[in-house]
Amino acid sequence: MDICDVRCIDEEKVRKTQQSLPSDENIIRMVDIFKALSDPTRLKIVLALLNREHCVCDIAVLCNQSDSAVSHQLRILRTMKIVKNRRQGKIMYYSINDGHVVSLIQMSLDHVAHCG
Amino acid sequence: MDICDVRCIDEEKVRKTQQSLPSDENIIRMVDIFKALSDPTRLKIVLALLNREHCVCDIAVLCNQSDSAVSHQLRILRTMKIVKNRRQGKIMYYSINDGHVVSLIQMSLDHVAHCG
DNA sequence: TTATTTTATGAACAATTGTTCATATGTAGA
DNA sequence: TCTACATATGAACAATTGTTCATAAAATAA
Repeated sequence: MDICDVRCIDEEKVRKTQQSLPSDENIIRMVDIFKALSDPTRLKIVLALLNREHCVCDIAVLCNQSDSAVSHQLRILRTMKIVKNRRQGKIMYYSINDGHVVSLIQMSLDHVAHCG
Repeated sequence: MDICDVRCIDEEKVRKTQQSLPSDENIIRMVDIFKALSDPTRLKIVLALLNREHCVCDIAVLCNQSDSAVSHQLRILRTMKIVKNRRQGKIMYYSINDGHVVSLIQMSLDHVAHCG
């Protein structure tokens, strides 16, 4: 991580770009969102919840995964505030908590549709 | 991956959601985009290139990383067709190749700005 | 209370991903 | 040609991430 021995070709351009960059903290936050969506099971869960809420075991059926595996992934999505849950008796229903993520996913669906 | 012993709470809802889901192939494609953006160095590179093209060693300065490390990450972004490159003598200039990714990143910037 | 159902969690293990270092490639100039 | 410079690549290693299994917790009904 030593910058001193690195030569820079165009210092002016680098300086300008540096000023336009988000803070490291915000870059990490953006990375965290992308990380949350960069696992097939988690993305499938979010896609499933785009339409309607589902309970854990129905999500497990949709994802072809064990209840436990799905529960772990739901916890990650919950921690990221991408999904929320409500309990009804023994059953825990999960749904989307974040509108920005919906737009994000729509955008990537477009991308896949046009460029795939 | 055996579905037979999994009970389903609301079969009708599950069936409807299943029909609305993108194909597994397209889910993988979307995941690949998110994966590409889910490393701080790679995201910073893409953010830097949003404004203007840069050569490898200037990107290395911006990211506080070795030329080699940056080159590896650039290869991943190149494989994903997120960035493109042009050679000018000894210097290789990289720039953004994909408009959808720009929108995707703008969306996540909004998210961080509003909900951070 | 006990048994059953649904979901959650911890810990061990497996798989993926990123980093580093040495070396190779391609370009330009002497 | 030889040398220097900018970038790329392979392989070993380190770190992160996901999966599995056993078990725990919460709610309900008997």
